[in-house]
Amino acid sequence: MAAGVGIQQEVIVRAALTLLDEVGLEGLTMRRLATALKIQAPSLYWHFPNKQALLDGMADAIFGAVSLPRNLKGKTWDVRLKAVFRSIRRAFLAHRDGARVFAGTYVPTDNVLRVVEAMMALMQEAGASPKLSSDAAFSLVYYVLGFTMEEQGLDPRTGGPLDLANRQAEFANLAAMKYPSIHAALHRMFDNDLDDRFEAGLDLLISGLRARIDTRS
Amino acid sequence: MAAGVGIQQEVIVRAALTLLDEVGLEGLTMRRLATALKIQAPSLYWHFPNKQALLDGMADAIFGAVSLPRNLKGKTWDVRLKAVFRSIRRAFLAHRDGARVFAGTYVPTDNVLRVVEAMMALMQEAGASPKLSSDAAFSLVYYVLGFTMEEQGLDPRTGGPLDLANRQAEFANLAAMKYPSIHAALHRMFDNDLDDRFEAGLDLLISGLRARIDTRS
DNA sequence: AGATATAATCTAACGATGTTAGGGAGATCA
DNA sequence: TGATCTCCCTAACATCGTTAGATTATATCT
Repeated sequence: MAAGVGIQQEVIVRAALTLLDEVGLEGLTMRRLATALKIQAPSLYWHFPNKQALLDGMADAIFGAVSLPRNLKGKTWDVRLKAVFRSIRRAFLAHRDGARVFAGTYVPTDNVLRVVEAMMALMQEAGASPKLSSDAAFSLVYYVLGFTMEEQGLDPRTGGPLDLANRQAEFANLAAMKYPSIHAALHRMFDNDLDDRFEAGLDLLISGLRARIDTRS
Repeated sequence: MAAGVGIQQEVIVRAALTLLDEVGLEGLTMRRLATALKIQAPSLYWHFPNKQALLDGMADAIFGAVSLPRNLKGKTWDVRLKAVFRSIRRAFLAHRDGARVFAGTYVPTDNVLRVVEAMMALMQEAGASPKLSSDAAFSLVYYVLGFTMEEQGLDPRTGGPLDLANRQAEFANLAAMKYPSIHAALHRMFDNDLDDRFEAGLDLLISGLRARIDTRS
């Protein structure tokens, strides 16, 4: 009985993710989703108690795409840990507003637990205490969530890279005077190589973890 | 003229923040805010072009409460930097859903720039390159945002600490079998001493920054 | 003082949203 | 056959952000 209902829900969630890619999170309405399914909106409430439950299902599906690397057995813990978070970012980026959908719904499903278990195991095997591994896991998750949310949130408000260039230029003059330290780093702050920036922040966090492990905390 | 209109907007923003504390972000509606101001809802649109602009103003006001410590001149850069982020967290926590309000509106106002300049200056004076200071600033901001958002988001969905205790108990059995590494850290993951947890994550991030500075990156 | 412009509010309504109430067609099982 | 369950329907409600356009108060100018 539990397996029977899940199959239908999966179809709806899949359609919702497809619709999400087309219209974004703001455009994802129950009526539109129903139309995509050739159905009337209230019928969705037979399958889900409310929209949040549907979003929870979508978040779980998004996170289900996180793949845990199995071909890195010989590598050190830090490169394996980085691979996990790269995979999380990729899963978020796989759908429009994916990070925001996931962030809006903190329900620890099996998919989430599976990934969290993997990262915690890596850290503890590397010598981190359970407490340290917990703190590091939260920090890392906040990082990848915040990073990808901002990464995906650039287009909607601004009008693309053009507007960003404008804002950067008009900003540079101002910053040069009042905000010298920002001005010095402006180039990096507007760097469009998001892969590189993500990697850099990830390295930073893991450097911290490594330092804490080494000090036998 | 620019100063004249700001005064009225400030009254509205202040009322909006008061209302926010009472009803939360979901309850913050234009009609309710108007009622609190003994006004009709459409009148608000003379002062703000739309609700988002009002939220932007609220976010700016929230961040305006961030105080930069001046009495730490003799201290090392890391304790001064930590003080900045503690102050940011406190500013978010000062209003219900404060972090979520701020996260939903990325407009770099003077208040934001002032604080970002302060943290970047501290890092660069400590020896961080502009690029490193940029990456670290993003990581740290994502951290404090993610942390406080989750901190403030605990009550609404769950029914308080009781429900949390239930979920923890029902979770422990499951975790013991399938998720041993999570199980080992369960106590810390559900630790209610959020001040301590925030401090630990902050230490972790700054340890990473310190390590990167020392390696002359 | 009287006319005029500007600032600030009002009433009325529109379109859209999530959601509920209540009913009905079709399959399944007794 | 009759009953039950699954899944969808129509109709509607309350609420939301927002717009159009009229109306009042306040200050300014002649």
